[in-house]
Amino acid sequence: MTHVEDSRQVEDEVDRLVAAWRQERPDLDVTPLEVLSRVSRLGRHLERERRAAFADQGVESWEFDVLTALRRAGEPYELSPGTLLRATLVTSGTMTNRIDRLAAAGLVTRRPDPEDRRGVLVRLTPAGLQRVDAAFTDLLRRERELLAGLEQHEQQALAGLLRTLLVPFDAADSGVQ
Amino acid sequence: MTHVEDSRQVEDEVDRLVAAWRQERPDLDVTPLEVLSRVSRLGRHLERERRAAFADQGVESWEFDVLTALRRAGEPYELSPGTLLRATLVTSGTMTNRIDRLAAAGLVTRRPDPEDRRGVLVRLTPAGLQRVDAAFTDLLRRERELLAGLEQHEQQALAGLLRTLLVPFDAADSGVQ
DNA sequence: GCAGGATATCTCGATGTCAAGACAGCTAGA
DNA sequence: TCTAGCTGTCTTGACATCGAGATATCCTGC
Repeated sequence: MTHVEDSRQVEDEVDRLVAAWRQERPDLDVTPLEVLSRVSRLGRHLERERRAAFADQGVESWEFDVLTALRRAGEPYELSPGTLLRATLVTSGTMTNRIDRLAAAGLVTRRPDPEDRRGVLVRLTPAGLQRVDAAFTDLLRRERELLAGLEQHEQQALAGLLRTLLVPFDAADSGVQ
Repeated sequence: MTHVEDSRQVEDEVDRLVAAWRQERPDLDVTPLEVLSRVSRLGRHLERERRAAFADQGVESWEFDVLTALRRAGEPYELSPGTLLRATLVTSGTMTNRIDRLAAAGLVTRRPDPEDRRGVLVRLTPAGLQRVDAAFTDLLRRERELLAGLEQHEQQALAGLLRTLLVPFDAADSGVQ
């Protein structure tokens, strides 16, 4: 079974960081760090983990981001670069570069949008589809392990709280890159 | 089905993403994404926010990371590169580069460690101290706004849940870069 | 129909980061 | 003492990303 010891008795790096700030700057209220430093640090750990795991499989983490966005769009697995960059939170220059390399690798194709002559449509190839399905299954397996320390209801609570923080960003995201 | 509650909970990008996966791959359990995709995306949003806010002030987000680590170490504001890279989750090459530029800007100094001739000690200069204190105060103000949507007790709950996920990473972090 | 602003994508230069390896100094065991 | 392995820092080369700007196209209001 999962050992249900009180997690408050185990310190993480952020507890030490916050304690150090309270020592050094007792005049400041550093409680925001309790949440946001943890989010940032966990994000970096996850990114590092993903990078290493994908590397074992010969997949780059940036290419996975693009391929999954296309994959979950459903048949015919086709999206515009603009949609892709909003889905992956990168700039337009980055997305152009990514699509170039994915196309060179034969994982996507690029064609002009018949309905908007400024536009382009990026489509997953069969090879791209195959690669992303394999990698995604593997990612889910690894991520499930990372969450093993939380009960089901805790995961739901966590997801809900994070959603509250995320909504303002995603709402404002009509803005362009 | 899944979520019973919420008469009018607002959707975020991850809700849409998860719904799309359930449509496309009903055979997979994608619930891990509810937590981990939100962490990743929020991490990226925070990083972007920080970068923009610091830029207004003439501070780079990477230099802030290093300076705060030194600042909260307390007098004499001195740490080794190894300690700094573990605090900031970057590689040793990156840290060498960062220290070079901070030293060139007069914000830190570098001197040989008298107790270990392989080692180096990096110390905040008065200019560095001044800069980090101003930027940190400002960061806290902005972060408090980001958390305004959560009650105090919700923030505490969120911090606790995140700590549980973070502890394994921070514990394993005896490993080197 | 037209002007002006918005949108979609791409180009290009600068730069921060990573990964792997070099090298000196430390340390423990024979 | 010597050696073999470990640690701490730096070097180097490749590369993904950003940011600003260029270009072409769309769209809205007059």
